[in-house]
Amino acid sequence: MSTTSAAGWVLHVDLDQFVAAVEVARHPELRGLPVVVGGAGDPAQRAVVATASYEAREFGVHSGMPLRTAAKRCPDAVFLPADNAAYEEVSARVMDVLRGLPVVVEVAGWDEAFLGADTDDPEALAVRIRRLVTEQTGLSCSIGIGDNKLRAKLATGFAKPAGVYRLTAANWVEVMATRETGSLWGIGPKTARKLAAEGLHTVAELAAADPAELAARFGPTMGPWYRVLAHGYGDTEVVGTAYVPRSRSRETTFQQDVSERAELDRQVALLARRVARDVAEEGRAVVRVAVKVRFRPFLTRTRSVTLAAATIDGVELERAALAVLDRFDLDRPVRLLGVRAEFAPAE
DNA sequence: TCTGGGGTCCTAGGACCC
DNA sequence: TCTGGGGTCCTAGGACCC
Repeated sequence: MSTTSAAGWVLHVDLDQFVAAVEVARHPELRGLPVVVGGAGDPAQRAVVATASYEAREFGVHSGMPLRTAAKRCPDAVFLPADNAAYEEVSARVMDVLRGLPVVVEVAGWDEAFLGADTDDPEALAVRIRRLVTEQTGLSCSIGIGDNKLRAKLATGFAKPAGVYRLTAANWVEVMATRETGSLWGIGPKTARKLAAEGLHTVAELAAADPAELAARFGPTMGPWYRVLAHGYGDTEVVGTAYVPRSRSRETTFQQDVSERAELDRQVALLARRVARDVAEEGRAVVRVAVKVRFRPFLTRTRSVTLAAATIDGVELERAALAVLDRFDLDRPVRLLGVRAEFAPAE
C-alpha cells in the first residue's frame, strides 16, 4: 500500500470523549455518570481536566478547566486520575483497526487520525469504519468527510457525537460563511479577537479580505494563510509514514510554589534525566536544550542553549539544563519547571 | 478560568559575515 | 568609521492544537 494519498477523499476519524470512554469501558458502573479525568484525580490539587464525559459537559465542565472549578460546577462528578499508558494502548488498537482498511492512515493524536481513501461512497466507508471501531474496541467515533484535511477536520465537529458529516467546496459557503473566524482550525481566541478588531468577524469577511493587508498585519505567512483557511482550502495529502518528533520535553507544576534554589536545581536535574531517557529511546542526538520557568503568579519565561556539539548523553543534557537554569533571575516563587530537548532537523 | 502537559510552527531582533 | 544590503544563525516569545 502507498504511504500517501493525494486523490480521493480525506476522512477525519475522532473518538468520542476518548479518555472518559476508556475509563467507562473498564468501569462499566460509571456509564451515564458525569466523569472527569485529569491530574491525580484529586480536585483539591493543581491540575486541569483532560477529558469530561458528555454528562459532565452538561454542567459546563470542559477540558483545560482547573479540577477545582470542575468540582464546583459538578460536585457529584466522578474524578479519576489520568492513566496515559492505558489511553495510549487503546489508541494504538484503534489505529490498528484503521490500518486494516484499504486507506492511508495519518495519526493526528491519541484520539484522531486522517485517512486518505479512494472511494465512490465515502459515507458508506465512514459508516463501516464506525461499526468496525465499535465492534473491535467498544469505542464510539465520529467521522468528518472532506475534500481536504481542513474540511474533514471541521466536518467532524458537525458529525459529533457518533455521526458522519461531509464538508466540501460544494457546501463550504452555506455551512461556514456566517460563522466566527475562531471556528476555523488554526484560528484561536487571540487571532479571532485581532481579526475582529480589523472588522473581520465572520469566515466570509475573512475570505474577502485583502491578502496584502493581512500580511502587513499578521505576518507574511500567517496573514495570507488565514484567508486561505476562510476559503476552506487545505492540504489534501495524507501521509502514512511514521511520525518523527522534533523535540521531547517534560514539565511539572508544583503543588506548592518552590523558592529554594537547591530544590529548583534538584527538580531541573530530575526533569533533565526524564528527558534524557526519552531521548535515549528516540536514539537521536540533541542539538539544543531549553528550560521553562513559570513564576508566581503565572509569568512564563524560557531560556535555551545550542549545544557546542550534538549529544545523546544524559549527563551532558543534565549539565546543560542546569547551566540554562542558572541564567534566570530566580528571585520569585516558581510554580512550574520544564526541560525540553530539540533534535537535529531530519533530512 | 488562579490557569496541566506535550507538542508544532511563526515572528522578530540582534549578531555576525560578506 | 556619520556607514548599504543581504543572508543566516541564535534566541525569546507567542499562538495554536490535542
